[in-house]
Amino acid sequence: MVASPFPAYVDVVLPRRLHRPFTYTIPSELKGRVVIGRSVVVPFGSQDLQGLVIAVYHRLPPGAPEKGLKAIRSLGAASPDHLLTTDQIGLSHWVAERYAAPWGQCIKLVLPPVDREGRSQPRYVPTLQGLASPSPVDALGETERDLLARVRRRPKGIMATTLLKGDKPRTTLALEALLQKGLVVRCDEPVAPRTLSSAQQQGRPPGGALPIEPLGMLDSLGLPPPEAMPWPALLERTLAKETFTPILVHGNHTTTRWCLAQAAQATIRRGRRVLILTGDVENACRLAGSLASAGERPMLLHSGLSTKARAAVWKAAQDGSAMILIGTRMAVFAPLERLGLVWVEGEDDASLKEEQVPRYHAREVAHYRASRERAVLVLASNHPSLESLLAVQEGRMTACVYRDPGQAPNVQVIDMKDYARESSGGTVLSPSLREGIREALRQNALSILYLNRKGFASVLHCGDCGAMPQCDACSVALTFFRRGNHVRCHYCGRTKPVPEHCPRCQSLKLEPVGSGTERVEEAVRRMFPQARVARVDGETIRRPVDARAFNRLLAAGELDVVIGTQMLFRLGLQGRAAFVALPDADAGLHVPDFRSAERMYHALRDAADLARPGCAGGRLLIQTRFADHHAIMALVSGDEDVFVKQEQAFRQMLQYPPWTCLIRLDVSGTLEPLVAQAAGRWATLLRAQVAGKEKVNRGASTDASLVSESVGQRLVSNQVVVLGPSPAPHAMARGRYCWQILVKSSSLDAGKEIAVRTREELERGSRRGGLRYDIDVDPVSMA
DNA sequence: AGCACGCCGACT
DNA sequence: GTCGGCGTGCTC
Repeated sequence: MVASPFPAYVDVVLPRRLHRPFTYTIPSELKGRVVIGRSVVVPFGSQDLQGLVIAVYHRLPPGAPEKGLKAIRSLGAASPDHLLTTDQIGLSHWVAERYAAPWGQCIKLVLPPVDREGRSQPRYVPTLQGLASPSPVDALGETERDLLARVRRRPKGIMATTLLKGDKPRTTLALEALLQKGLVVRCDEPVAPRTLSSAQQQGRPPGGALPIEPLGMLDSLGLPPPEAMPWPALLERTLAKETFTPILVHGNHTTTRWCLAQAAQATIRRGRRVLILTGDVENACRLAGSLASAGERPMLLHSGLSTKARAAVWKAAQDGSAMILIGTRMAVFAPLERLGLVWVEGEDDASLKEEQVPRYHAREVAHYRASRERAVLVLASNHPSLESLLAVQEGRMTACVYRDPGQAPNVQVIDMKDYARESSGGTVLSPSLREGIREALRQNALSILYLNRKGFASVLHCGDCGAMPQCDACSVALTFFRRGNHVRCHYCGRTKPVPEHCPRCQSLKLEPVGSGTERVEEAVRRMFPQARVARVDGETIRRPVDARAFNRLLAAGELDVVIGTQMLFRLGLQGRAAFVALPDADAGLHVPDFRSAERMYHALRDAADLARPGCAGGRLLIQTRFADHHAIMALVSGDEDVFVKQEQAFRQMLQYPPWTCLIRLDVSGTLEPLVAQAAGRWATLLRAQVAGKEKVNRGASTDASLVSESVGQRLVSNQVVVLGPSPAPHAMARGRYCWQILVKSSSLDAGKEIAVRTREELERGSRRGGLRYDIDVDPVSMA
């Protein structure tokens, strides 16, 4: 027998939650056209799916069934002419391995953005009229009533195929009648994605491409910041080496932006391309603007763009017409070739971590990509993560510290233990804080009050029994919005009118607890009726348009006091305020997350950056009940090491990252006892595996103390510690109960391997109650 | 993941 | 009896 010149079998990875590829035969009409990287349509169960060829064989590959192999149906329709490169396949595989995610889900990351394969079957949803409980006057037929009842039970709608099962002619007729009577309406839109961000995205302009606006003269790109003088020389030396070089650039926004422009231009001069990643869209746009005003033509890629716009950018990256690509975490997978520089701006930003299933961290992916492509990797931040600082200490990365102590404002700490909380529970504005605003007003200068809270969480509680109204679905406290007189669930986004009485004792004394921007705004307005006050948070700045409107107002000098949240840092207000205050610097310090202190320090630094330099009269005032906290001490002394040393000591002592690898295991489902039980079972399995491993180690090692469980619990090589299970901090999300387990291990692979193996075992078991087992490698938020 | 098959309760 | 819900197994 003469061997065919063409392979006969392929392994295909499918976009499903499956952990292994499937084998198909190549039909004769496709022989020679099916190669690695080709997207193909294959029959899978009862449907046809588009998958990716990751291996080709002349003979039946081992492990594949000998009988019943199906043939490839056709070449992939999305891009029949284009192949994924082996680099892209390798990248997706690396993500799958690194983050214990199904490979099929990771393929999507490197595929050009395509419209979700026409999933939008028409659905039928009840109208308001249809929802009104007593049926309208005109009598409905039996079938009609029936259909309506079914549709009403499903607010998200029922698909036609489901709805019209059975007696098709009769139900179709009834459905027509309901449509005519306006009780049911056909909906062709795809079901809204159930993510938190979907609410924000709706507000974005259609086609969302933001015009890149050069920033003009107010941007000091031309003038090198004196502290960054060594940068150009170091850059040239590094780029000349043409090898992977990781560098940490530690400096404020202005400085890193200048360094970035230098680096981007130098890279392009060498004929190589630049990939820039950042945590949020606003910052991406701002960086694009600043590069545009430096004469470059950067392209933007982020989730705010339409699929079409994203595909266009993807194509531009592919065909080489884009030299600079700036984007949010998804951009790290863009098919830029001849990459010379990968720049991660704000490398400590938590939003670089994807919280959906391929739970990758764009900084880590960037590191992998840069190393594969012999590019320079720059991690830039005004307050680098402990992970990066440790990498520097261990010599895995070069640090460029470009900080100018002269930029810091004068810092004043107010110890709030000296002030009683107001009876209403509102935040105290200390006399010094009031005086700060007053003084700024006198100078006709800007004041900023930063509230270290997401949303500006203001929560209702009962004055009599202390109970809090919670979200029925998510069992988290509802956030109170005075302006709209409504409450909203932080997790699922559902909004309700303010409840009138306490859910537990029916008391009418529901009142806000803690402080929020709106309360502070109220207090400031009351105290300074003549001041022009603006509020900046996720509610007031929903779209880029709002940000621009705000900036115009500010530029025109129309604002005296700005009160806001995290959003403040996205608006480019750095160095603008004469007076910056944190009325409640401690908020967020007590969230159950080992990184809360680090986040507090970052927030303090960012807040300090909003103020003008001390020499220009800039002031920062911190109200706190923890005046001796290392984050605050570090800021006051201007010595970052005060914070870093102590925080490192804590992490080391408690064996947290970056001294140990952390993996969070989530168990969720609709039946609480089953979830708890499953979590317990997982923990037991894990512990059994760990014990087995230790036994092996003990046998192999002559040093018995290697596995001693002494109080200090130092993790020695290959040791794994299992914590939990416990109900997740949010207990319930989206109608599902959640429990979690933490796995700490000295080496990532040790913990991950055990987690993956045990999960496989559990997934073979019952799925009753919708049980799901999730692995989050390097979780970035524990709440 | 998504789909089909198969087993149970509720309505006609 | 059937309809339709959910639990379970399987997909080359």
